[in-house]
Amino acid sequence: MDPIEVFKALSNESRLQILQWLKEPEKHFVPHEGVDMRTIGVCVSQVTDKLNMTQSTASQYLSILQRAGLIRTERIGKYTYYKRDEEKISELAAYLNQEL
Amino acid sequence: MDPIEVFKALSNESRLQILQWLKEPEKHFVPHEGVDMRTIGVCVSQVTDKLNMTQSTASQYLSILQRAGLIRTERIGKYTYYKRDEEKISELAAYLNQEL
DNA sequence: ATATTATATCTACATTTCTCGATATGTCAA
DNA sequence: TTGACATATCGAGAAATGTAGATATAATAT
Repeated sequence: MDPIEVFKALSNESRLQILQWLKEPEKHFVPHEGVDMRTIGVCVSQVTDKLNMTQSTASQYLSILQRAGLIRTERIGKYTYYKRDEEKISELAAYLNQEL
Repeated sequence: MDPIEVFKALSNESRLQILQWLKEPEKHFVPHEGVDMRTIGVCVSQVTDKLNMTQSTASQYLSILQRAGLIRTERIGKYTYYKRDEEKISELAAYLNQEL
């Protein structure tokens, strides 16, 4: 885990927002293709709709969160689903407690 | 606490470094005027010497950490001492565990 | 009062980040 | 195969950040 990369990813209101939305996805996103948001995740379009930004920006933000290790991706058909990587997020908390 | 401001402050190698040095100041800084680094802190010159950067940059970085609430300042004579604000840092850890 | 030292602030330039529109790529449906 | 849709990537301009030098301010020492 590169803490600098993680902190940079978290240094943006919208990206922090996305991560929080993904904590309880069914509370924040409209259902989609009958997939279980909790286990599969939400797709880029769902995030784009909720952010007030373009598809391009939403896709890039999700990439940044993924490269930082905070979310995981799974492609199903033409959709790409993203969900939180709770293990990595716990590692971050552990880093904060130990190193910081 | 403004988490975005905090994450921004932590998104820089040198500033993260400073915060870690301040965890065990006597291991990382040369003594100064006989002050107890643990209770009083370290002054801008000590940080400047250890960073490989200018006094201007060191002072600015310390300000950023302070505005983010991660360190506290105390002026004694012509020196300004900085030390960690452990309470605020714990708040950050709590934020991570609850909100993030 | 003046010189010296420590720190803060101002200005500036280079680099990075933000955000978009345009376009490419991947996948499915007809 | 073509068309439609979802996503990713590219290129660009505006804004923010990184970092330095110059200078201002504050405190001390002579």
